[in-house]
Parts: sequence; C-alpha cells; structure tokens
Amino acid sequence: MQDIMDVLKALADETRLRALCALRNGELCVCRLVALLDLSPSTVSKHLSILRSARLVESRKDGRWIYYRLATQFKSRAIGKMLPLLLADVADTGRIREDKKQLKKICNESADTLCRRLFGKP
Amino acid sequence: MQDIMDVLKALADETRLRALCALRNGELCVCRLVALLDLSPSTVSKHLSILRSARLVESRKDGRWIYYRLATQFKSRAIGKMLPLLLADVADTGRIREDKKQLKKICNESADTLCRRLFGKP
DNA sequence: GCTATATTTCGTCGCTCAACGAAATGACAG
DNA sequence: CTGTCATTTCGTTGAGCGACGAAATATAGC
Repeated sequence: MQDIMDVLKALADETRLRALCALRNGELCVCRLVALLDLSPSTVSKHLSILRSARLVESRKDGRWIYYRLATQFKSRAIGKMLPLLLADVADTGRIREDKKQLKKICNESADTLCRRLFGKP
Repeated sequence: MQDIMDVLKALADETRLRALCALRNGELCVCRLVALLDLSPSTVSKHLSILRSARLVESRKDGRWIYYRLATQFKSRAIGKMLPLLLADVADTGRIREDKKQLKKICNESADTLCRRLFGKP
C-alpha cells in the first residue's frame, strides 16, 4: 500500500506531471528541466528525488550532468499500465502543449550555453 | 489539466482509496463508511465531497440515508481506464483485505442499529 | 591542487489539507 | 410542529509539503 501511495502522491503535483511529460520524448538533464519548469534548481531537484523514490524516473550520470528518464519497471504492474494512459491524457492539455514548444527551444540550445544562461554571472 | 489534478489529488490519500475500494462491491451509506474508516462523520463527509468533486463517486438520497457509489462516467477517458487498474492493485494489499473483512461485519448489521451504535447515547 | 560548474542537501517560511467538535441542514416519526 | 437522527458545513488546530537561498558535494579543466 505504501508503494502505491508514494506513486500517487508523486503524481498529485502539477510540476511533477509536467516533468514526467517532458521526459516522454527521452532523457533530459536537470538544467533543461530547470529551464522548462522555471523553478529554482533546488526545487526541481527535490521534485526529481520524489519521482525517483516513487520509481517513476531513473537517472544516469554523465560527467557533470545528470540525465533523468522515465522508468521502465515500476513498483507494480498496474502502475506500468496506468502511467502511459495518464501521461497521454495530460499531454493533451494546454499547459503541456506549451511546455512542448518551450522544450524544443530549450533543446536547441546546448547544455553548456543553457547552464551559463541560467547560472552565469552577468 | 485542473480536472486531472483534481482526480490525482483525490486519489493521493489512503483514506479515500480505502473508501473507493469499499465501494467496488456496491453502494454504501455514509454511516457504514464511517464505521469502516473509523473516523468522525464530518471527516468522512469531507473525504466523500472531495471524491465527488473529482467525479469519482456519485450519491443518491434515500430517506434519511445517503448512498455513495463509484462513478461510471469520468472526467476523461483515461481515468475510466486507470481507476479499475488502480483499485484492483490497491485491493491486493493487507489494509484493504482487512477492510473487506470488516465491511462484511458492518453490512451484516442493519443501518439502523449501526447508526445507533455509532451515535447513540449510552 | 585550484577554480568553475552542475546538482543535491539543509533549514526555513508560508500554505494546503486532514482531523476534530460544534453548529446547521434536511428528512422522518410521533 | 417538534424532536430525533443522518449528514454536511464551519472554524480551528496540527502536520505535511512546495518554494527558496545558502551551503555542501561532486566532477571537469586548467
């Protein structure tokens, strides 16, 4: 029961749903998610750790960057069936469509210049 | 998006999940849910109103009693597909199995005597 | 070894929400 | 119509959570 509750609580937040939707097209490093969600890095990191605890996302480290992707194995069979249904449903909303446009721009920029823009001193 | 968020937030609470599972076998009046969940009537009523706002349950009035049942039409197609999967999954947990046993006892008692036991003065 | 940079951890603040009891509502029984 | 009883509404309280900035951690390049 606790496992399922962790998943449901993780899903019950708009920011985390947006992050999950963004990951549907493939892995993203944290800085791109920060740019997309327009929140402080620490806040985004916390959201990702909640999604990770619920085993909805996985991460891999590559040099200075950490890439997050949707998980492929879940805490229960039902979650694996529910998640694509849910994300497809959510993806069909104005907010996520905007995110998709925004994400294209963000992915055109290299991670380097993106981070410089996000954290760099003027 | 708000519709889906309402549903997910409604699902992200163990008490409400227990209530939904209890309703899988058919409608129940509030007093039986109060007995099952072992919470104050006002608290249970609030939970039910949240489930109702999310259109996960419907209610009908019959005399002094109000019966709640699982909804059959949902805010989105995906929710209708997800909910049975989720509830079947949740039903396979110790907590809900206990609830099922308890619910049998509660349903053997008539609503009248049950309410008298719950609210009656000694 | 330094320094710069990407991400996480920690501490704090404000807000949401679940719980309760008391009071209000609505329906039946006499 | 009056009292009783099932349910909801209201107001309050305490716990959990999302936001941030500052500090800590870890990696790359010089």
